[in-house]
This record gives sequence, C-alpha cells and structure tokens, in this order.
Amino acid sequence: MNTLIRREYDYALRICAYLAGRYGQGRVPISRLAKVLLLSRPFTTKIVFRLKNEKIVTTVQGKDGGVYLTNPPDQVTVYDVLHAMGYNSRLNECLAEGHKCPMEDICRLHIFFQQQEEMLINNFKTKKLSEVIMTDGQLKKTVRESL
Amino acid sequence: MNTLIRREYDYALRICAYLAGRYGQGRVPISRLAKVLLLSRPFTTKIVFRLKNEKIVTTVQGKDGGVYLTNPPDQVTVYDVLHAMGYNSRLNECLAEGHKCPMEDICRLHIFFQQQEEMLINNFKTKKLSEVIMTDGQLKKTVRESL
DNA sequence: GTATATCTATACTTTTTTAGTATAATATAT
DNA sequence: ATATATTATACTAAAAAAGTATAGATATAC
Repeated sequence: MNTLIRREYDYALRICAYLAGRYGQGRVPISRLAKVLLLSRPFTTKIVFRLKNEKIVTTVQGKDGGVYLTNPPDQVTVYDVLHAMGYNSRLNECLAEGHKCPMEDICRLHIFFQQQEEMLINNFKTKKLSEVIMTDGQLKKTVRESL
Repeated sequence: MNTLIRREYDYALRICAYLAGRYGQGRVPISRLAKVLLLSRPFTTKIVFRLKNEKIVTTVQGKDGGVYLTNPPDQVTVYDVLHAMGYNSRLNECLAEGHKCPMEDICRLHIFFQQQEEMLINNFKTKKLSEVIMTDGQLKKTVRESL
C-alpha cells in the first residue's frame, strides 16, 4: 500500500501532538515518548533528532534532560511538522519540481491534480497542533484497553 | 519522493483520457497509444491488460485490433480508472483497512486525515473522463515542440 | 490457408524507498 | 564520579515500484 504520510511523518506528528499536551510542563525524555506512543526507542530518537534540527522541538541533554515543543501549540501547524520532517510528497509525480512533462501545459489531469494538492496542503497549513493534542489520560486509557 | 498516484495509475489515466477523445471512432492499437503518450510498449500493454480485465476498456485481437473505451467518457470517472488499477492508496497508513491502532478512536490526527481523504476520494469520483480528454491535436503539438 | 499484426498472460529483474537498528560519543544534575 | 539523557551517523533488511521479456493465442486481410 501506498501512503502520502510516511510512518516517520505520522510518528513525528504523534510526538508533537503529545508534547503539545504537555507544553509548559517541562521536558519529556525520549524513553517516555517511545513508551507512551508505542514506538521503538531508536526510531523515536531518530525522529526527535530531525525535529530538533528544524527547531520544532528543543532538547536538553543529560540527567533530567528531555524534549519539549519549542513554540506554543497554537502557533505550530501540521504542515510545519511534516515540512520539518522533509515532507515532499506529491499526489502525482508530474507535480514534482524539476519534472518536465511535455504535455504538462495542456494536460487537464495535471491541472486537476494540482488543484487537489493545493487544497490538501492548505488544510495541512491550517490545522494547528493545539487542535490535535493527545493527553496522557487518553493514551493511558487506550493502552490499558489494548492489553 | 512519495506519491499517492503511482506512475502506473497516471499512465492508465492518460490512456483513458486519450481513448475518451476517440470514443466512437474505432480501435486504437497499443503501439499507437505508447507512441503518442510517450510510454514504453510493454508497460502500456501491462496497463491495458489490467484496464481490460476491469472492463474499463475493451480490446479486440488480431489484425486491425486495438483498444477502445467501453463506456462513454461522461460515464467514467477518474476514480473508476484508479480503482480498476487497484488503487488503494491512503493518506496515512492508520487509515488502512485492517490496521488497528489502539489510539484510533481518540486520535484527532486520525480523524483529521480521514476527513481529508474522504474529500479527495470524493473529488476523484466527481471528475469525469469527459473533462480531461486529450486529443490527438494537442498531443502532436506538444510532442513536436518537445523535440 | 497463410502471413502478419495484434492482444494475452505471466514471470522476471532492477532500482528505489522505507523502516528500523546499532553504536560510540557527549552532556548534565546530583 | 556516576547515572541518566541526548547526539550523530552509519548500517541493514525488507518491501514496493517500475519496468522488461517472452512465449503464446487470436483474428483478419489477402
């Protein structure tokens, strides 16, 4: 199966949605993120590393270190997170930069997909992290039920 | 790069958009489809084979054989073609059938992506082949210019 | 009835992408 | 000092996508 949102991107969003719920409440160690979000620890590490480089999250090393969301959740969008992770998905390859299809200008399919993609990206840019917060309470409940 | 519409699906759409422009005007051999749409012949063959099995196109063997659109272009949608090709792309894997995420019910990200996907599929179901026709005239012009 | 143009059906190969792991190093609170 | 964290990069394995090859069947024109 084929997805526009890769696993990594999805995990990154989960991590940010969780951190959004703890904004202003200190640092969360990666080990805890992994546990509560059902991710492997090395993979979580990798994703946090990318998010940190793009300044979506801030990290603190050492004992009592951990991760927190750099900016308030209502100032970060789903698109921001995807973009930070290197999101460059396209509905159709013919929409990609550098791709020069000789039919492009006359191709109504191209125009159609272009419109669809714009709409989607626009919605990603509108959706804020504050709207998709995952709280500890919710997570504990579902994880308990899934055991 | 990652796309929702695979190359095969895109080619299938092109083929159908072209056949839509010649609906009621007889059969088009695969060799011609490949040439005019800038596709390799074996690949075109493979795609036509799939479209035939799903009755999107009808094929006639033998000398003077070829391919034509089974139904009028205003009765076939972009979604019909994608579906025939085995389209099962999802925005996010967590939307896939059989995928059971323990957080699913409470996950606002899941709900958000679900909505986005519905919107997209709906638009695919609304767009008819008659709206994306590629004519011989257009194609010859662009191909000439690209040489 | 034969040659030829055409589709049929499946198997194979190559390349790319994705997903995930491992590890040695560095930082900090106590 | 030491225990607990993150850092940064390299590596591996599995899966998917893209495209090719080929032997065969079929229909038609002549």
